[in-house]
Amino acid sequence: MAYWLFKSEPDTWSWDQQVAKGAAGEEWTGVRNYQARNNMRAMKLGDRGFFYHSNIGKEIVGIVEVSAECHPDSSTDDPRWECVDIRAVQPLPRAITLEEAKAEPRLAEMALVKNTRLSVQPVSEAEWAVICELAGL
DNA sequence: GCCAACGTTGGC
DNA sequence: GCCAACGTTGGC
Repeated sequence: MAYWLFKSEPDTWSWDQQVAKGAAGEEWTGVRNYQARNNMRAMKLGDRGFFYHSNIGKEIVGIVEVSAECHPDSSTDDPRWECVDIRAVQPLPRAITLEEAKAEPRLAEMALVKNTRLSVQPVSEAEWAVICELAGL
């Protein structure tokens, strides 16, 4: 299983809205960046991801899982853009802020820290474990 | 609200 | 195919 990180501005789509969708999950629409799209293409059903609030909060707030593999993005007619569906699994007992991630040497190579603008990122197994540990899971 | 980083577009 | 101009993202 692979691990990922999904960024969203809570003004646009928040963790609470994601949770409200329940087990049905929701399309992760609106990605217009090839790197991010390619990451979604690589996702498999059941892969896990962190849900990150950008701009407001700037923290990892929960865990999601891929509930449908990559398919055309229904928010556009442009065939270049595809997306997966994700559903909320559980909130983190303690949110991990960007500040904390930056201060943690074991996360120095994380895309969240090094490539701030990428909206859908891969997370290594080691990074996943460190964040779970910090979050109290 | 500013601006740095970075991706995309389009002229040549 | 290069690169300048431009637009967008996201931290601060």
